[in-house]
Amino acid sequence: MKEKFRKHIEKIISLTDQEYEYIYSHFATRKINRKDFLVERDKYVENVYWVVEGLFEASYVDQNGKRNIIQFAMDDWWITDYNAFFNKTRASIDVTCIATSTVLSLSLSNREKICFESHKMANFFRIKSNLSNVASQKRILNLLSSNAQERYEEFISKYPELIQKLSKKSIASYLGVSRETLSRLNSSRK
Amino acid sequence: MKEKFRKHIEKIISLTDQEYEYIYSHFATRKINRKDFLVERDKYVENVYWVVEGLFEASYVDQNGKRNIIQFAMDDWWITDYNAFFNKTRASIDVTCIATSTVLSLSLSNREKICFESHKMANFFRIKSNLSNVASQKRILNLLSSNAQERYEEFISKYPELIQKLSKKSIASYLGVSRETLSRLNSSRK
DNA sequence: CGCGCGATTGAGTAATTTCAAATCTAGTGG
DNA sequence: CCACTAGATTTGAAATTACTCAATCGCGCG
Repeated sequence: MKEKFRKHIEKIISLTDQEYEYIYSHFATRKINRKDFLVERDKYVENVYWVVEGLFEASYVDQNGKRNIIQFAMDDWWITDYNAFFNKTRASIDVTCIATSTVLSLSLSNREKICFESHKMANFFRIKSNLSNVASQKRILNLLSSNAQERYEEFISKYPELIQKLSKKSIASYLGVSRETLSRLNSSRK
Repeated sequence: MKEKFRKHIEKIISLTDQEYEYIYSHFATRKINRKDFLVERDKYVENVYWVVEGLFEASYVDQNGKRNIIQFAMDDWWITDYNAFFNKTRASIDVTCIATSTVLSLSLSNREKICFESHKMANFFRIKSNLSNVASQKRILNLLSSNAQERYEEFISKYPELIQKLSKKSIASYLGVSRETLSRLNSSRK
């Protein structure tokens, strides 16, 4: 796990053993069970999490009471309610565990500490944030320009491993279609 | 303009006069006319821009040849093709000037320079990037959970000043509906 | 075995798109 | 200054897409 995380960071910046040891010491390991919350609506968000292994979904309940899935997080992804985390406010979303998972957690103060002490890590997070923006932009574009069928097909080709692990209901919500519609897409595909 | 930009930055961090002078010296002023490109598809993206005054739209032409508007940028907003800018690749989007505009431009090397030299500015950009992520997430949620009518109403209440300045066509594209549908929403609203 | 939940299917309905035509509008050249 | 044109907007009608509600199916678990 320690090595896996190092690889993750070193995809973007490189660190000496000593630097890495120091950085790693600011993270805590946590095991999460299915149906538990990593982030829970209306509660404060102490940490940002890196998923060692497992699966989560971030969802938001809208004004009509409908739960919409904003994002999934699997091995090697970061997740939290960033808005609440950075602003020290209460979460507006839930992050729910879908399959038994292990995460590394980083508190806001530790995050600021290592960013302040290490230009490299500040850079790492900056680049990650930029990548995340680019990914969001792509998702927006996808929602704007593709219909249910196309969105589903793109999802399948982009995240083949998730198809197995997620319920159809979750996938439908992530894609912004009803369960029934998704089901019909499934059968007309082949 | 110089003062306006300072205010923009100081909404997030505070700077001494000296610090600000130094930072400001890394920006260049540019005037843009209607229909000109700030960023053009397939070209390299040298700068990120802060809009002093004016109006732009960022758009992407999808596989079906349909132009989708990803984002608008008005006074006090930043805009560029971030993906291309950070990765020094060619733009995949166009950023088009809608109304005579003035922008401040910052090159990637200058951006890196001031981030490296000033923790405060690195912080500023980091926070901006986070805010941008949060905004994208909200837009995704809005696209997932609201219908055309609701999206349009939210747009009106969020950006009342843009309603005047933009074509209906652009607004429709931004909201992910056809021009005709938007037109009909308009009349049923009263 | 039977319950409960997720997934599928059917039928009818609502929302949105598409295509076509009619208006309206701003900018251009004479 | 006016006529003209290209583009933008609106409107109508039909077609398509996706949703809702209801019923059924399939399957794992107690």
